[in-house]
Amino acid sequence: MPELPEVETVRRDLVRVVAGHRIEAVEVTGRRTVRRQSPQDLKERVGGMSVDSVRRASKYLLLDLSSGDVLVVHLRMSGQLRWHQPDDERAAHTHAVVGFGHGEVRFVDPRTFGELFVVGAGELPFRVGADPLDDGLTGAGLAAALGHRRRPLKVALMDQQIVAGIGNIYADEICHRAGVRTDRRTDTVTARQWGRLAEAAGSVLTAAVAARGSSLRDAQYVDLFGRPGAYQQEHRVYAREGLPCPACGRPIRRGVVGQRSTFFCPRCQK
DNA sequence: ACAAATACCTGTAAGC
DNA sequence: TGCTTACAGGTATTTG
Repeated sequence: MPELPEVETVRRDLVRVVAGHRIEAVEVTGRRTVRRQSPQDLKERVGGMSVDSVRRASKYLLLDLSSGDVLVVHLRMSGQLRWHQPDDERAAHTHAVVGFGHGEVRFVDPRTFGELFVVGAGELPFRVGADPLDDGLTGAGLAAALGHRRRPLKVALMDQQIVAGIGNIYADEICHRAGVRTDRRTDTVTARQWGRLAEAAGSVLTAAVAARGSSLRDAQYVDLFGRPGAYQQEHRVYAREGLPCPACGRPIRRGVVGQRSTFFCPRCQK
């Protein structure tokens, strides 16, 4: 579910609420939520530590602890982090709770794809590519990293090892803004198109962060306080099959690219 | 080395 | 009103 704008929104909320605060208690009830180590090990390494800072790497949230360890959270498809008081009723599928003196962060995840784990600083078990917000993308950079392969463009844009943070919604929005077909093989994308893609990635994701992310009708994504985002109102193609393209008025079509639902304008994207 | 398919889960909406 | 099927924001692993 959550892509860069949604994860970044939650990160900013966490900075406001928990940065500088001490973790008083950790509870793990989900059977799959902590799966890279024992829940006991995670609790021992997290309990009693302060949260020095909260960073984002691609779609991972990284809570830097005073011990030097990092508490890593990935929401995957259906995970949420929610701020509550201990006596608030717990939502179904609440799998972990990190308690502070002034409230608690709950990890809620119906599909249980999401996870929590703790690693030492510098031991992050994943590699992430350039961040469109932090690093800025260039057409030349995208062409060099992606242009020699034969994958569909959309699949390449969602490769977290190359470009960090783009998922199914924003890949479609970025391709539409750039005027490029989602199923174009990357070795056929022109330099001009790579330039437009780099620019579109920056502008779409920046605007989506400003709008605090996209919430679809099932409201799976909400921020730390349960509030939906607003960027879905600015979607030009995603989940808009049959509705007019904002640029040309032709109906938006739906297809499948890389086994994922894909929305596009048959006229604007070449 | 690369690309495509599959697996991991539960909830919801659509279709009959 | 059920019942069945398709589909959902992601990524690691397996297969070809």
